[in-house]
Amino acid sequence: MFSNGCEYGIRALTIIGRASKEDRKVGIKEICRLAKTPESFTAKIMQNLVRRGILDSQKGPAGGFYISKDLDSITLYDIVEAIDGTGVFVSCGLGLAHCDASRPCPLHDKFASVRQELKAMCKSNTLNDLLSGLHDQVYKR
Amino acid sequence: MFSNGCEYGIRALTIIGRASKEDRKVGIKEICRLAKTPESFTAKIMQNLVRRGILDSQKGPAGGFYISKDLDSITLYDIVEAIDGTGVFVSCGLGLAHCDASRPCPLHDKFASVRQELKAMCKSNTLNDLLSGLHDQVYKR
DNA sequence: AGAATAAAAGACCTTTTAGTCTTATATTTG
DNA sequence: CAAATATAAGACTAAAAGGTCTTTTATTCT
Ligand code: FES
Ligand code: FES
Repeated sequence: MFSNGCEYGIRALTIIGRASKEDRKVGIKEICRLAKTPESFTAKIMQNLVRRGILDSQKGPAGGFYISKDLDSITLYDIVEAIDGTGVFVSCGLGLAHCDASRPCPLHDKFASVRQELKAMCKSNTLNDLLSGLHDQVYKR
Repeated sequence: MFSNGCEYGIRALTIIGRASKEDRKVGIKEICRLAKTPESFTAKIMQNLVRRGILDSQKGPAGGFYISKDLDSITLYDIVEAIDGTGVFVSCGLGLAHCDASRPCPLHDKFASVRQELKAMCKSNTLNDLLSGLHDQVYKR
C-alpha cells in the first residue's frame, strides 16, 4: 500500500512527535532504534521531510529532529503525499493512465470508493492521533 | 495498490472472459492489443494463471487462452492473490512483520478497516461483474 | 509426415526501489 | 577558536520489479 520509505517515515515521525510533546529533540540513532528502521535510509527520508517543512532539525550537539508545527495539523495524508506522492489516492486500480469517471475502467466504481475511504482515513488522522496508539513496545519485534 | 503485473492480469482476464462467453479462444497478441499490455510480460502472467488453474490454454493453430470455469466463480480476490499474493489484504500498514490486533501499530484500527473494505470489495466482485463495465473503448488510451 | 501456429519455459536485460557509506556543513560547548 | 557532535548531501551498491527475447513443446491442418 505504502512504500517501505513511507512506512519508515510514519514510524519515525511518531517517535519524533512523542518527543516533541516533551520538548525533546531526537537524534537519528535513537529514532531508528525505537522505530526499528534502517538508519541511513531513514535519515534520507527525514531530510526530505525537513525540506518539505513537515519536520525540523538542528545540527550539532544536543541537536536532532523535532516538530515545531502543531501535531494536529500534520495529517497522515500530508506525510504519505510528501514521501510517496498522491498516486495511491488518485490512480486507477487497473493502471490506466488516468482514472476518469467519464471513461471508467471496469473496476472504477467499486475501486474508487475504497480509494476514497483510504484518502478520508488519511486526511482525518493526524500525527497526534497516532501518538495515542504508540507505546514503547509497539515497534519492538 | 496492485502491482503492474496484477493490473495487466486483470485487464487481460476481462478480455479473455468476454471471449469465453462467446466460446472463443484468444491469442496473446489479441489479448494484449485489446488490454493494452506488453506482450511478453503479459504472456508470462497468463502462464502463471494457467498453472494456478484460473485460466486454460490450448497450443497450436486455433489455440489461445480461455476460461472454462464459471466466470462468476472467479473473484477479483482470487486473481490478485494468484498474482500478488495476499500481502495487500493482510499486511500491517506501517510495515510491521505481522499485523496483530493484540499488538496493534498506531494505525491499526483505522487501517485494518480500510484494508477490510478492499478485501470485501475484491471478494464480492467476480470476473463476470467486471465484464459489464467492459466496453471496447475502455482500455484505449 | 511435415509445415505452420500458438503457448511454455526460462535466460536475459532494464528500471525502480531500497539501502549504505563517505564527505561536507552547521552548531554547541569548553 | 578548537573539538566534538549531529544533520545534509550525494555517490554508490544491492535487490526487486518490470519487461524482452529465444528456444522448446504441443497441436492442428494440409
Ligand atoms: S478508471 Fe480505473 S479506477 Fe477509475
Ligand atoms: S498492526 Fe499495523 S495495521 Fe495491524
